[in-house]
Amino acid sequence: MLSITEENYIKHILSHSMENSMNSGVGTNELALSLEVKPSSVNVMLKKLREKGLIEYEKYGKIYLTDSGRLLGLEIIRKHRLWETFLYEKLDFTWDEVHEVAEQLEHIKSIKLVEKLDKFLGFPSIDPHGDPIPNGKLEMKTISKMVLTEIPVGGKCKMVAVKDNSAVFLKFVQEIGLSINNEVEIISKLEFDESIEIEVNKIKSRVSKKFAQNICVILND
Amino acid sequence: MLSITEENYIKHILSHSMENSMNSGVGTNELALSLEVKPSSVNVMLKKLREKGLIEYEKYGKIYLTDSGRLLGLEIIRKHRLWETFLYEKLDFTWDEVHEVAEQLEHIKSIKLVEKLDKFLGFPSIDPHGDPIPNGKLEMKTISKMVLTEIPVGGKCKMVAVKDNSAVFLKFVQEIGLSINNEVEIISKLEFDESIEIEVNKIKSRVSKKFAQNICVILND
DNA sequence: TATAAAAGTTAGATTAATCTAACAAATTTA
DNA sequence: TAAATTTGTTAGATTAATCTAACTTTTATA
Repeated sequence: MLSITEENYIKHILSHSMENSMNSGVGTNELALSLEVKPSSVNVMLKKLREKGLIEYEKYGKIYLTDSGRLLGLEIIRKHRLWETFLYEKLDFTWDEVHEVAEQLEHIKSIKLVEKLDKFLGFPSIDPHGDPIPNGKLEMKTISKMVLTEIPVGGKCKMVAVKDNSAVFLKFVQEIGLSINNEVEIISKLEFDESIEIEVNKIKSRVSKKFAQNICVILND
Repeated sequence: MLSITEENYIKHILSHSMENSMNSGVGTNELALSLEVKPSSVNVMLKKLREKGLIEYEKYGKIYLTDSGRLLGLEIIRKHRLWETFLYEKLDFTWDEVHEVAEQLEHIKSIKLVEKLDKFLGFPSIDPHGDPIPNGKLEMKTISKMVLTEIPVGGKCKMVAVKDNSAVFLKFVQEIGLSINNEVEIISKLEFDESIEIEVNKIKSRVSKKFAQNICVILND
């Protein structure tokens, strides 16, 4: 059984490996920075995690998760994202509030709890930030989360999350008929102000660059 | 901000004070026993909690919570019982599974979370064990939880929980029309085998002593 | 390629929470 | 009330996770 601290180290090592697509390993300083501890503390912990068979590295070399380390990390990410979904969908937390609480909830130890929570939420595959949720077998879609500005003209995508929770923003989202899981097509882009014309439910609207940057989408398959 | 360990000490001190109705304080050994640590460890922690103004005691004397200590304890009990209710009602955990998980969930730090969870559950006042849940102002009904065998003939009560989760037990509970929040009246008791005749929704049934001991009720006001 | 900068490591100290072992005070009981 | 038992305390050690400070290795650059 891992301590909360150990789980956080594993989670951060996994996060780094998921960011660098050609997994080149993570370094001590880099880890220390994201964990907000000193490199010397990381060093001590790395020895323990290697001892437990969760990571691999050579002295002065990059750090990699072993298979069992990666599975443990995925389990933590699964819990984190399921709890975020719960907070957002069931308890009406806003997009920006869920992370902090999920950071705590992800460490609750109960296999039954995770499975029952997953079922209660209807086996969601994307969290409120638009990130994929590993399923019960720890398989995870490799969707690329994007914002609306990144979709080319003619592209079709699905809205998965918002990045802003201000009333004025959400009111306009509603006004143009946008909501989670809606199909969005990019009709045209205006070079002058980088505004974008989109179509949602057969209705065309023009939105600003700033607005579009706050809409998270995934490209249609 | 209290550590999880400190919270557990406060919770146990409060539990002891709620058991002894004329609050006579709790002792070091007694606390050590319920916390499953050695008395010397308790001693060290007591000094810290006194320093923080959460408890009062004299050397070799009994331990009492201060007002702020009691409020913190009630907040923890509130969280514990709300989470138990969530697990039981929303995630279909059984009566006997909820406690262990709630022991972890009760330490999640987020005021917003507790209030939103409370609302989501419909502001429940009794948990799945039949114990009262402190409300948002940390006021708690002093209901006396009983089992069905403790109600005298002619008495009316309300079912609040079950103590057994076996399929055979629950099937019979259902068969005689019993469910949470049902009114139950004690019609008669048979001295011979201590069986009890009850009436639920105008329907009379006879139940065994063993059965009745597994039905938690509260007396009607 | 020599040197400076960055990255990684080690040793030793600190803090929170625990333990064991020895001791002291309070309470029970003979 | 004196002895035995229970209860509570203290001192010193241990473990996990952190820190600072000094040091070494690797990498970048002049």
